[in-house]
Amino acid sequence: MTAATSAPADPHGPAARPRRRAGRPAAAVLDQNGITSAALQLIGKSGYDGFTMAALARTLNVAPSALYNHVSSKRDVLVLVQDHLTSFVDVTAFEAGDWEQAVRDWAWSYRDVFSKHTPLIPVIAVLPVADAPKTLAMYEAVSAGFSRAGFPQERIVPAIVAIESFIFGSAYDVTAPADIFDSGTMAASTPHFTAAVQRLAEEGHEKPADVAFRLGLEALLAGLGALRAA
Amino acid sequence: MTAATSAPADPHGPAARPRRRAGRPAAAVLDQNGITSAALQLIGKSGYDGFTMAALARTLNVAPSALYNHVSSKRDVLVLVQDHLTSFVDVTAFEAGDWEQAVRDWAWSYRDVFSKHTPLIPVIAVLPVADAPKTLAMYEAVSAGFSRAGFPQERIVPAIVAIESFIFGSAYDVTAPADIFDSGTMAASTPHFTAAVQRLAEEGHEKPADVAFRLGLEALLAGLGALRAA
DNA sequence: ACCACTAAATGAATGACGTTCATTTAGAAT
DNA sequence: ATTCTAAATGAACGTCATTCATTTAGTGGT
Repeated sequence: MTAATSAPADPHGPAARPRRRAGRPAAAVLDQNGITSAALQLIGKSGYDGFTMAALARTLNVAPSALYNHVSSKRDVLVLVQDHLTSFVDVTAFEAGDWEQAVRDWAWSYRDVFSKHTPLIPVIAVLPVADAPKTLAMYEAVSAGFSRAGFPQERIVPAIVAIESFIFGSAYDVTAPADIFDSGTMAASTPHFTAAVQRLAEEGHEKPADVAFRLGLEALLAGLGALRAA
Repeated sequence: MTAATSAPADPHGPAARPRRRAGRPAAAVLDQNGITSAALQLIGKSGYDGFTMAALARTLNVAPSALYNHVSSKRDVLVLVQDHLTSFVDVTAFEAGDWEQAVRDWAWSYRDVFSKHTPLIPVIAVLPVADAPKTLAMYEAVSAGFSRAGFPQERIVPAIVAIESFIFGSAYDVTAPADIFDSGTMAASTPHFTAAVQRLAEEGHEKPADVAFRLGLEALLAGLGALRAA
């Protein structure tokens, strides 16, 4: 309110805001944890389209500009969300024995988590691990499992990156429309492809994205597993 | 030829086919081909950040609103660009003999094309093939190669999807910063991962993204190749 | 108790950007 | 000559992320 310069009052704010009042250096209304979980909740409710800085601020009962005291950009919030989500990825099987099964469990849960958050993939894929501590912790658990399974040191990171790349691509695939391979009017000019699509549709009762993911993952497991020391 | 995405106008009935309608002005300053190549040029010069509808219109000496007579949204333009780029992907090796080498050539060129256009990946990954004729043509060539190589029909599409998912993820990887795996201050708490990263850096002279891509692709080739009929 | 310091919140302003719309323009068809 | 219509125009609009001057209220030092 421009004219309020001389009006010290406004004792209750616009609409009896909860007792949370403004600014002090110590205990804050806002912090990165609060922002992260509010963001996650908002995304769950409104999707990534409804996820705006203004909407996020509203769920926190705060002005949009207040967010910028705790994050430097919207991308920053996405990074926080991404790192938080990574803690839902299951790496427990790497502590136990079987490498193949551990990778399977990890890969499926990783894909399942991020198939609901594909807008984060461009962020994750190029994010320095130092900016995402939980993600780094995941890499540590996975690396340890690969090491224990007899992988040569210099192949561990490339193998993980390869599997991860497959996972990211596959996460998109989960969100594809069911009729994505419908050739429509051009079916006649693409006989091999059209036949293959048709055949798949006849055979499969499982979701196509799952069939492709299983096929690729098992192929990767077989191919990469051969690198392990006997 | 490239009757791409959505028809611009079609103010009459649903099935109003390419039927001749009454008078139309001849001086078509703009069309989808022109828009596509201008877009590609603009993206090459200014990147995807500089790629705005206003900038695109400017390179075409046209008002931004004029674009909407030929495309229905910015996403539409991206679809046109994506389909055009797909024609740069090399599928020629599928006509010749060796399946493994054909997939190798295809996959590397596919990755190389789209690693410079990662903002298109979320678009490609969920785009119905009917909206992208050149992409459909690529699938036909690849499917034919898989079929000729002895793949069982119902595995062809899942295998292609799996490889493609790997390619999309790997395309992002190409654009990752060189220090993406630098654990920074947390190196001490992630010994296995840090050691693996270090070891890779010592060994490798090739670009890390290329090492990972080759490793994953060869694993996929080995694993998927086993599906072929003997 | 006072005071200076400063983190945190506010609300208004800014500048992009995608997109819409009423209107105009100019070939083509009758 | 008149009519029809796709295509172009320029001025909006609404939505965002982000910035900035200003205000507020704990904290630590004296």
